[in-house]
Amino acid sequence: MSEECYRESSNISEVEKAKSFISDNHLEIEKESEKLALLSNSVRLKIVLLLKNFNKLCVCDIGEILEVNQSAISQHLRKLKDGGILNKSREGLTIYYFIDEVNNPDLIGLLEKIFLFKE
Amino acid sequence: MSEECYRESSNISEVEKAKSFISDNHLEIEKESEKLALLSNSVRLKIVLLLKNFNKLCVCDIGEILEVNQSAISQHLRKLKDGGILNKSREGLTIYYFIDEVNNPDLIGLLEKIFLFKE
DNA sequence: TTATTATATTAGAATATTCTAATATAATTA
DNA sequence: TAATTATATTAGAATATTCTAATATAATAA
Repeated sequence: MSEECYRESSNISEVEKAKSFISDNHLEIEKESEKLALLSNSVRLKIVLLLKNFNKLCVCDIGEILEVNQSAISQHLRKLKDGGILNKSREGLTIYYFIDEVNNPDLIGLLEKIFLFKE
Repeated sequence: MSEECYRESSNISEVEKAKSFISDNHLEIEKESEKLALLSNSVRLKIVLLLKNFNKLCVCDIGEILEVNQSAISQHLRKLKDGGILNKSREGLTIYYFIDEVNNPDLIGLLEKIFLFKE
């Protein structure tokens, strides 16, 4: 599996340091890549940005805003909730989703770092 | 395709504002979701983090550090380069990849916002 | 209870991603 | 020139993602 560089210019101690860096941080990197994967789908990213701007929205409104059907929206919301990004609350028949800011203290700042919107 | 909420609680003017927000920013959101997708693969995320910490690395060293074979590494590097995140330079047989900071002025800051590493 | 409305779940088709294995290219050295 | 080394490309298998269509659940109202 692993490769080796035979050329003399390969800086062995740097490579060793890099290996340590990766093994020390492997778990955190895996975890963050999963969060990024949640945001890398444009429908899900739009949902999160909507909830950042509009606080909370119901499934039906989100579907209407994004012109995505109910089942697809529901499945995306489930992924975001399972991934710890969103939470939900019920009011009668209506389910509102919102950003779980307690679980994601840096998410809003991150989104503001990524996007410089016309608002 | 689009859904409609018939319940009276649906805040119509808010939904209209949200639609405007999405249509105004649709292109930027799509573009950013593609960049996030590049970072959402853990091998690619590790490559970018390595290059953030070690400035530039050759294909072979990256493969050895991450224990991923040469073809797979090469394909990931290509995606990162095609996506504008990395650039490369040749020195003899060796190709060095590095973060294209000119094209990505906020990337380093973004990564520092995402990760709080043991370094 | 039955009907209605909002949301969730499921199966499976369509599509996209990632890896492996083989081969190609390109620079260097003998 | 031929051999070597580093990297790139390609095809296709394995896997993952996303959507659609159908159905299920759950709260409410008639």
